[in-house]
Amino acid sequence: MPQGTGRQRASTAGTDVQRERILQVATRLFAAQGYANTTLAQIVRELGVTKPFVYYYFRDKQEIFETLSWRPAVECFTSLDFAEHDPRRASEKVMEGLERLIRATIAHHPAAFFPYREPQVYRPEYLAAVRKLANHFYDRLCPLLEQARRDGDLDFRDTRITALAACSLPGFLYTWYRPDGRLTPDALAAELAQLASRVIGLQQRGTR
Amino acid sequence: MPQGTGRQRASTAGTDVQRERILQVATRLFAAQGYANTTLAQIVRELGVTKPFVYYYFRDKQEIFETLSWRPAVECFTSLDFAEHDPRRASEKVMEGLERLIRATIAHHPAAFFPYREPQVYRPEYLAAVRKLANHFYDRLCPLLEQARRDGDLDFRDTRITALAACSLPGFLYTWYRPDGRLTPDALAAELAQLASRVIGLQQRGTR
DNA sequence: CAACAATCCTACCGATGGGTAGAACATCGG
DNA sequence: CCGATGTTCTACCCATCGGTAGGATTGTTG
Repeated sequence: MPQGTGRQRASTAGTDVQRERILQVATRLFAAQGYANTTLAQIVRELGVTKPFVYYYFRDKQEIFETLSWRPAVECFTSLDFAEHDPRRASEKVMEGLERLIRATIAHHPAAFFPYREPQVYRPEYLAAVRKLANHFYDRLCPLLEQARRDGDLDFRDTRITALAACSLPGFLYTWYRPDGRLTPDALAAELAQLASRVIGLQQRGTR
Repeated sequence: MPQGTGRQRASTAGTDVQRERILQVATRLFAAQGYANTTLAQIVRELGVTKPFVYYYFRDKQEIFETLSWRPAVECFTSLDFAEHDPRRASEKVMEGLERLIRATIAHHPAAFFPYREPQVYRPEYLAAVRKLANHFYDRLCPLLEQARRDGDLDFRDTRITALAACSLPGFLYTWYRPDGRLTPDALAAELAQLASRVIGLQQRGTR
């Protein structure tokens, strides 16, 4: 499991703080300039330290990028993990999952979609792990969608295309979301969730 | 207007062919590996030529990337250009525009969304030109959406979010579209167009 | 205070890769 | 056949940048 959970160094309290500082600065620079255009010199300059400082906490530049990409990926792709015997309707689970995905994407902006923008940067093993996470997500979403359709709560034609289309709304966020934008994160998430519900053909029952 | 229309060299018939060859190979490599990870050495090796060959037709690596990005961007962002006095309903225009956008995105895959993936690569002037194109598109889409809503053909809340959400479907394509996928380009475009129509709240009138 | 480990620095290296100088070759009009 | 223009090559340069060796500094423990 590529970085993030497993400490590779016996960690005192302070080292984690330093790692986080590095990750935060690096995230901002990578987001603004891309991986290749961001030099270690820039990162250490912003931090007010030197290269060996960074290389004390990370093996290489790639490890920094993989580390800061991992948490958002996990957060996003576990949005459909529910308790073993959750009694709710499939459609409710789908909608909660999508809303969680949307919120996680916004919360982790701009790091949430690094793997989509610059997949070439990662090691193959890392990419494989991300893909496994993504599959974990889609392999839950598709059956839930179909169950909800059988329940008469959703209406759509092609399951896989519908699933991908619904996830496109958060997925495309990185091109236009601005934290200082017109809507608050909460309001934006609510709007997008409502639009996602239309993509999957949520049927209004009772009140409207 | 950044490259593509204006010849900067008196062009015989052959030079354009060579330029196209270079652009085609470069597009494939850039798509697979990203801009920075693709070296000139790779490009010329695949072409069976040498570096000065490429530099005879392009000023530098950046110009190659900008040139091959330009045509898809124009194609996509002019999807809402209609004849001066098109008599159709706004909702019809919106739907045709979205379908054109979807088809253009698929047709120009994978080059269509380079500007979204690696905006840092381009010169500021070029990026400004792309943004102008994008605004040209959104500045047509939003009024059309609102007109169609007044006509009672569409139903949505926030115009701008709805517009962005609808465009997310083609916009996110680059992460999952495969030319050898399950659906034909035509079938895929039809599915996506139908899902986009739900996002903007297209009202079914008459038959269903 | 000695001894050791953890932390962070100065100073440097080496490879990669974009880009070029200048020559060779081809083509074609006259 | 000659010069001029267009096209492509061989051979090379050199800036950038990721990464490192080894030492200084700080803290910590017995």
